[in-house]
Amino acid sequence: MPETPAKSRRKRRFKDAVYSAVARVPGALANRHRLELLDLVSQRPRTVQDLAAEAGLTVANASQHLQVLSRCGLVTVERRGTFAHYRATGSAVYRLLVELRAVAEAVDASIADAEKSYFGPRDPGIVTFAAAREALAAERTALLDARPHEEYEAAHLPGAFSAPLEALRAGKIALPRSKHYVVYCRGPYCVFADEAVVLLREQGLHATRLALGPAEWVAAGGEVELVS
Amino acid sequence: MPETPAKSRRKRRFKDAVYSAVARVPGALANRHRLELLDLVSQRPRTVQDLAAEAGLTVANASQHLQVLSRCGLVTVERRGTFAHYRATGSAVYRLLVELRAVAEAVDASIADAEKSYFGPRDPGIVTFAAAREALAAERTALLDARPHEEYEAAHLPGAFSAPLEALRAGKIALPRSKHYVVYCRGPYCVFADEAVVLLREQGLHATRLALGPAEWVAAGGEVELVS
DNA sequence: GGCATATTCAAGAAATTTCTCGAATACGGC
DNA sequence: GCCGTATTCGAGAAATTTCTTGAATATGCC
Repeated sequence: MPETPAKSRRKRRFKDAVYSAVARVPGALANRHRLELLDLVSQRPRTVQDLAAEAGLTVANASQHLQVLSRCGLVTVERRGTFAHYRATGSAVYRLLVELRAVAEAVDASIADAEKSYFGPRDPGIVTFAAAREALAAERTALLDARPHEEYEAAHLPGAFSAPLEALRAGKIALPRSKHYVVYCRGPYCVFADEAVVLLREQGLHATRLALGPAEWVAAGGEVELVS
Repeated sequence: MPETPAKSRRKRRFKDAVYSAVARVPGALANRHRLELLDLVSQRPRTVQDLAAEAGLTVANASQHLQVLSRCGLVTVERRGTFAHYRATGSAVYRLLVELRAVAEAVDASIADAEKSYFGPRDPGIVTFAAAREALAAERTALLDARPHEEYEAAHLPGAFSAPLEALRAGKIALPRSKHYVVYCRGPYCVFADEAVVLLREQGLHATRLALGPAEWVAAGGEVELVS
């Protein structure tokens, strides 16, 4: 390949342009607060002050971080009155986050350690959608969503029933004893399903945790259901 | 959920720890030079000075960038004598890069524009491995690797024959006219396969470009073949 | 219109990242 | 042992990112 200087310069300009543009996306992800905000908006659309309170940021600071995410298309904003509702963009972003977390955990054992010491020893439960499908194929098995009802309404796995941990705790939901239950929540880093399973088992019901949530489902190419 | 202040502090510490740790990975990717180095080492193991020259960096600077990538487990280094051979780590990283590029292109049309204006209008060819498998299932169809032979030796798609563009240009490779050819190179952003296809067609052969490379293959869960 | 509220903007200080340059280290060949 | 080379290290300047603060904008409600 007798590469002329002119051709080589052109190639460098092209590479600089493309790599600079691509690098903006990890640039937006390269901050713990923005990663947390991204996780929060992936649960359901949220306002700036809501997100700021949840993530322990000032409103102005949260707004700035959300704008960074927005500029890279990682979140979208919908304005209603004086409120700005930020939400996650879609499956491509979920896939990116799933891969990102996989790489991070593979590299840095301290992440898994922190999770273990925070959550305590916990039953991994069902960890693939294939296994979940198999479990649900059995007669008399139902899928329960242990997240707060608003999150269920925003998006849930196909065929799931809403059974918020709060409502289960308050005894507001009566489940048939004759069935088996597969319970999921936000994802591998959420404890709602764990606690719901404990609760159901205390009541003598047969329950298993599914350690995946809607984000993983969408990342895997699945469609979520809206409302009920 | 009556969240006590103590529990809430604990939760915040946990989240800070995990998100900080996860953010180190996009932090390592958030730089155009490191993205380029990552692409370069994913072609084949390379030394620091080789990478520095290719990416237009000083040796010291390239070394620093490679160390950043190395600390995050995105590349590994093998020392032979005074040389340090850096190479890509594995499939998880390839998947991350594929998703990263997908998100970046979805967000920023200027990336696709830059590619279009640099490469000129080009035949997309075959863009999925499923389609490639189908094409190759036909009788008398062979898979060709248009990359330099060292890259073929480092890793190639299963069943591929080495047919470096250079060698084809020099007329050093004689291909049976009776066959059909599917030609791939480094991936969607590489022109070797394009040019090889043009060359083969000029010779009256039937050739199609496969716009994916070993990195995409590994990302999709495939195994590459080593040596020949 | 006037007021309360949600969000964004703008400027500056502090922290982090990046690049350069010269020196240090380490290995192989003589 | 000495020299040449590949790589890494370290310090400092320059650029970028981050956070805070106070003000500005915009909307809804009275």
